[in-house]
Amino acid sequence: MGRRPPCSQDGLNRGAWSSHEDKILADYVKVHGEGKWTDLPKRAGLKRGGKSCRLRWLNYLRPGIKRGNISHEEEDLIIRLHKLLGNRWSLIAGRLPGRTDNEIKNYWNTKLGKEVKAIPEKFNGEKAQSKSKERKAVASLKAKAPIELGKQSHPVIRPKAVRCTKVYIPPHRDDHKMADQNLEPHSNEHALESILEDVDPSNFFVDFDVEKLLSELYDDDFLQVCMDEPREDNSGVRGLDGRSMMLSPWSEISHHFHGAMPEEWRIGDGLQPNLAP
DNA sequence: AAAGTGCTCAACCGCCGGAAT
DNA sequence: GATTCCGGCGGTTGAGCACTT
Repeated sequence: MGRRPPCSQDGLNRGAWSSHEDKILADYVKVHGEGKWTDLPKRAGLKRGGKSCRLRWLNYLRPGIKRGNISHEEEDLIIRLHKLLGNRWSLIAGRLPGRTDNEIKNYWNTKLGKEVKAIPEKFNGEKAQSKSKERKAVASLKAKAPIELGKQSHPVIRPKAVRCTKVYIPPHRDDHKMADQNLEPHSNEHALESILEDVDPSNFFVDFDVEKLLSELYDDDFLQVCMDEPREDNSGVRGLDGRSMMLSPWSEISHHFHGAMPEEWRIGDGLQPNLAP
C-alpha cells in the first residue's frame, strides 16, 4: 500500500505489513510498552523504521481501534469539529474514541471533502455570513498569527498549542482495561453516548492553552462574527441532561466573553453537540 | 469476460517543535 | 545558546479492490 515497493536499498522492509510483523510488533509493545520507537525495530528484530512501527501500532494494532463504518453521528461530529479546528486531524481524532487521525483524514479527503464542494451549505451552517462580515473576519484573522484561514471558505480557530500528545479518556470509560481483557468495544450506541458525554466543553479545552487562546481572541472582530446573537447572561448553557453547565472552568471561560458564549462552544438541547452556529 | 475508471485507505515523506546533549 | 535527536503531525501516494462500460 505504501509508495515504494518492499525491500529498499537501506535494507528495511517497506509497504504493507505482514501478519508476522504485526505479531512481533504487538508482542513487543505489550511487553515493553509504547515509546522508544527508533530503538524498537532493532530490539524487536523488525526490518522497519521506527516511524513505520509507530504508525502501524497507532493506526492499526493499538487496542480499542474501531475500524470502518463511521456512523452518521460520528460524521456529524467530524464535520463540526473540522469546522472549528480545520485540518487538525489528531485533535479531531482525540474527540472520537477508537478512531485514528489517519482514518478521519482519509474519511474527510475521500468522502466529506467531496461533499464540501457538492453541498457547501451543509458545512457552512444554515446562515451564510454576509460578505462584509466575512471580509471583516478575514482581514482580522490575517492580522493575527494564531488564527488562520483554513482551506475551506470559512475561518477556523488554529491555536498555537495544538499538538495533541494524549487522547482524552473519560473517567468512566476504561478502554485499556477493555483491551487487556480482549473485550469487544462498546456498541455503536454506547460509543456514541460516550462521545457525546465526552464533548463537554470543559473537557474540549483540555488540548488548549485556554487563557492564551482567549486572550488572543478577545477584542478581536472575529468573535463578533462567531456570535450572531451574543447573550446577556449565560443561562442558556446547558448540559445534555438540560441542567446548567456553568461550572468552572466553563464559568471562567464565560467570564472572558462577558457572559456571551460563542455558539460553537455551546452544547445544544438534543443529542447533537452544538459546535456549529 | 475484459478493460477502463474511480475509490479506499495503509503507508510513506517532509517538516516542525520539544527534549536532550 | 547551538546543535542533534526523536516523536508527532498533516499532506500525499499508489496498490488493490469495486464498479462501470
